[in-house]
Amino acid sequence: MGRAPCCDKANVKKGPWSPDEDAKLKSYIEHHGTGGNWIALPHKIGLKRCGKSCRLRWLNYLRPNLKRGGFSEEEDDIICRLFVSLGSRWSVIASQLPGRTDNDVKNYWNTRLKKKLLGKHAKGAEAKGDDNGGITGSPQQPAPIDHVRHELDGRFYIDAANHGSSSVMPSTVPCLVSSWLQEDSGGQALQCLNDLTTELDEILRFNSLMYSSMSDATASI
DNA sequence: AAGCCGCCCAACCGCTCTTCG
DNA sequence: ACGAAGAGCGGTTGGGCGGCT
Repeated sequence: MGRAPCCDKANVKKGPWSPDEDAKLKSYIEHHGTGGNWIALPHKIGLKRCGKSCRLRWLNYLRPNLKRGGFSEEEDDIICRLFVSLGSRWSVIASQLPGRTDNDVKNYWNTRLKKKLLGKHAKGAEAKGDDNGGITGSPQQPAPIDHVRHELDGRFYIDAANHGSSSVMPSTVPCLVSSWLQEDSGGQALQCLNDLTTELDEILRFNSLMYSSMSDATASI
């Protein structure tokens, strides 16, 4: 049984916020604060919105001192560097950019920065005669690695379930791989693992190239 | 002029983490 | 120690808009 929903979905309005709703929310929070309880907030104001929706609207749009408009080169650089070291920890990355929200940063990364960097990497790879360009496979040839990963995921999942755990500790992975290899009669598992190793190498190589691309870009500013 | 397509971004969804009784 | 409720977060979706054919 899943947890109870945070609000009565049947009686909650969804979709874009009206100027009237914005005004009510903004005015209330400016005068009374959030009260530390977003769930109760919409009822106090008389808004037919989910508390989570109010929180998001305030944080991403109504909050004072928010920066609108394009990101600067300096912000690009900060996002890239933090993404390389932290991964998709958007809230942490956004905290280093005054006036920007995690949603802003996430959207900006997904829609522009990622393409910008991948384009730079693809160009670099092309210049070096690397026709692969991406992380794995090619458009014409779907990566066979998918079914391999599925196989591995399935086995890890089953093992986790058997041990009553929701995840597999890294230390158990070698044991699982070892037992799988023992069951492997046709050499398929071995081939799959070789493929996975190759893919991991490619990912590491890609990360390294991406970081050097960003360093070049930073140096040229 | 109209239809199509891709991009952008606001908002939602579902999950994990934290707090509190 | 445990479970419920709220807060926070990251991934994903869908509608609006502009450019292209």
